[in-house]
Amino acid sequence: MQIGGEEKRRATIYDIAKVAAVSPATVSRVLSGRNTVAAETRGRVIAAAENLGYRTNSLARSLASRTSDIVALMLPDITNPFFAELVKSLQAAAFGAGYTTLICNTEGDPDLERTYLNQLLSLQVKHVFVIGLTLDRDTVQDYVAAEMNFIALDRPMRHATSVIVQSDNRKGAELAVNHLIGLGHRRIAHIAGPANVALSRDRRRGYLNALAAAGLDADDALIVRSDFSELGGARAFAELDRRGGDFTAIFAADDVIAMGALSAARASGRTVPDDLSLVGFDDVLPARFTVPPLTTIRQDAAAMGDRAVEAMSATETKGSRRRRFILPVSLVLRGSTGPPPKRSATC
Amino acid sequence: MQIGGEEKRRATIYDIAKVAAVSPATVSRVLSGRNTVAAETRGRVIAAAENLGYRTNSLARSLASRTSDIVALMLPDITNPFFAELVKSLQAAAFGAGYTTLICNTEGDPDLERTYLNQLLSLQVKHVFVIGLTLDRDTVQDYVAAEMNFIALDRPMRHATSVIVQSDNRKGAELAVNHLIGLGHRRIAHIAGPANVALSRDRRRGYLNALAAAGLDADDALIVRSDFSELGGARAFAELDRRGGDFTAIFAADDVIAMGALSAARASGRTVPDDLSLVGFDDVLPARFTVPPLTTIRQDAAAMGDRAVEAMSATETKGSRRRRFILPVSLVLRGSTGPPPKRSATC
DNA sequence: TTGAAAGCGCTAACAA
DNA sequence: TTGTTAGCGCTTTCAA
Repeated sequence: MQIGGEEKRRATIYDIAKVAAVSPATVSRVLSGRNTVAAETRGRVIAAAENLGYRTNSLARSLASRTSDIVALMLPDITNPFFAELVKSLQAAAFGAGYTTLICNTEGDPDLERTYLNQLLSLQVKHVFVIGLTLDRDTVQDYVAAEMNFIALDRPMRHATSVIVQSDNRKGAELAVNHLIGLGHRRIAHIAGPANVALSRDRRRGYLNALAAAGLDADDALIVRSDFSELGGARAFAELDRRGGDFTAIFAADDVIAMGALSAARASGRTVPDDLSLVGFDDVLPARFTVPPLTTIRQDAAAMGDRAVEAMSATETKGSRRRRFILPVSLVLRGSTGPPPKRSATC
Repeated sequence: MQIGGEEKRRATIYDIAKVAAVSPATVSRVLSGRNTVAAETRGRVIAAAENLGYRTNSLARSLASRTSDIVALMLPDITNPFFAELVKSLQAAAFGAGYTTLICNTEGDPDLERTYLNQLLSLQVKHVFVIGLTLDRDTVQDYVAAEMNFIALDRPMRHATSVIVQSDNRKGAELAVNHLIGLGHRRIAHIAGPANVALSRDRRRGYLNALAAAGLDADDALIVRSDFSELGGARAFAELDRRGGDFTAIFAADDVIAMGALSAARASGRTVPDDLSLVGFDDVLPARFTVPPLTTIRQDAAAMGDRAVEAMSATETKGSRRRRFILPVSLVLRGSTGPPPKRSATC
């Protein structure tokens, strides 16, 4: 196979046109898959293209057609395993739909977000998948006005209307806490996610709902905040411990937090699940390999990617569509949960 | 701030030229930062550009100039935490040098690699950072002939000459194993990485070197292979166990493998580090939060990204340069290693 | 079904 | 220091 190196210059549609004895316009028609070309002509063009080792210049195509087959995914933290899985699934789905996905890691920094968005705009990128933009409403609206199409994943965009694909976070939290309550736990702590992320609120709400439904009182002393990191989880556990430690179970806002809490719990001398039960959220791969493996709420990253790409294609074809896709979640039972220790069990 | 939405059409350099009463060429000169323009003219152009809410069309620029400020990073598995950290550091370094980084997750699939490479070629992307391509030599050479510049990260490209930036893997393995030997271990197992990845060989070599230097015999029964995943690590431990389990320590080819092995070891009833010591490689963030925290060899992902971008810039300015950058590694002591259990210590 | 011709928005000689 | 003139490689009317 030759890729176009030997010759100084890469073959263009003009070269093909010459060889196939047709006009460049016809070559363009064949190559971009329009069906308005005679089968015989099309055959000649395709043969010529192959002989010449032709390869489309996407730049020129996008410039002339004002379209782009690049889409982007902006996310705050590529090292979060759930996002990494989401990247994978989205990239695969987009690829299947003929798009190449540009990944932009923003660190939750609005300046970086703006810079990336500007870059994307100048690349004529139309569709941007977003996991929790921190940019203010007005700025986002400017990009929308410039005809960018945003598709929110996992978390809605603050103050902006866009398609959103997310899991049923409240329900997931309820499943988690109901599971703990079912095991006999009465003092259940919650390590919540950052206040500025909507899903933190949803999961916290689910936690409170489940407690209320079981007739248990919520206790603010049993709720602490953390960012979505192991370190955050470890610190949050320490804080909980400092406040008295009167709890037999923890529902953490995500698996990474849970892993950090698990580590800190162990360091403080507790055994999981004998002294303390722990439930996470996401079901990321590493959560299967903690000691003990983590009981958690499964989010379907693959479905999220698929749904998001479908939503994008839908806006392509027929303008606006369904704005909200809520994906189901499920409880995954593993080793980090069990009945509360006898001595502190309350009935 | 207006981004160009209000007007139907985005402002071009022609619009600016009209407003600033200069030629489009001069506008181009100003906007692309060439210094051959009078200060007064430049001022007028910049003012006009700002008024019009101008934004560069990178597509047109790349098409005309045959350059691109997009670079790509191809890697086999974005969910590997070490790669995720590398993505972060490379992206930051490239961004600092004025480039936007396209991340391509290949799953180690040669077809996907080829597809991505073709896409990149048609985007006029010149520099591609690569973590372990699986494509065959001839195909890679085709891309090189098409003037792609490859920069290998972490692992050399098979059969291809390119700049390579990697850690001192052999040395790292020696540090790890020497540490275990220093603690008194004599039967040290090794979970090696995949055979087709060069750094697996380097780390294995370091393991063997360290044993030999200490006058210890290597034992093939104590070496098993795994891919770089938790599941692989868990299976490898099971295999080691099945073979008799006559070892007091394990040196794993990376942290993810170590985490899997840790999980399996625990499931088999062993306590780390009392019954078994464990050393990983990479020093990824989650390795700090295992129970116990993982003793490991630290690779400097940030330095790797920086060096890689420097190497890229060097080829930009003055053709070929240093071909090999070897980064130092260091031993990070944490809780997963200790002296061998009394009953099986051999002296 | 096909071709001619005019761009898409920018850069890059070459002159002036 | 600045302007003129061709393109870069493709798409897209409009005619034929």
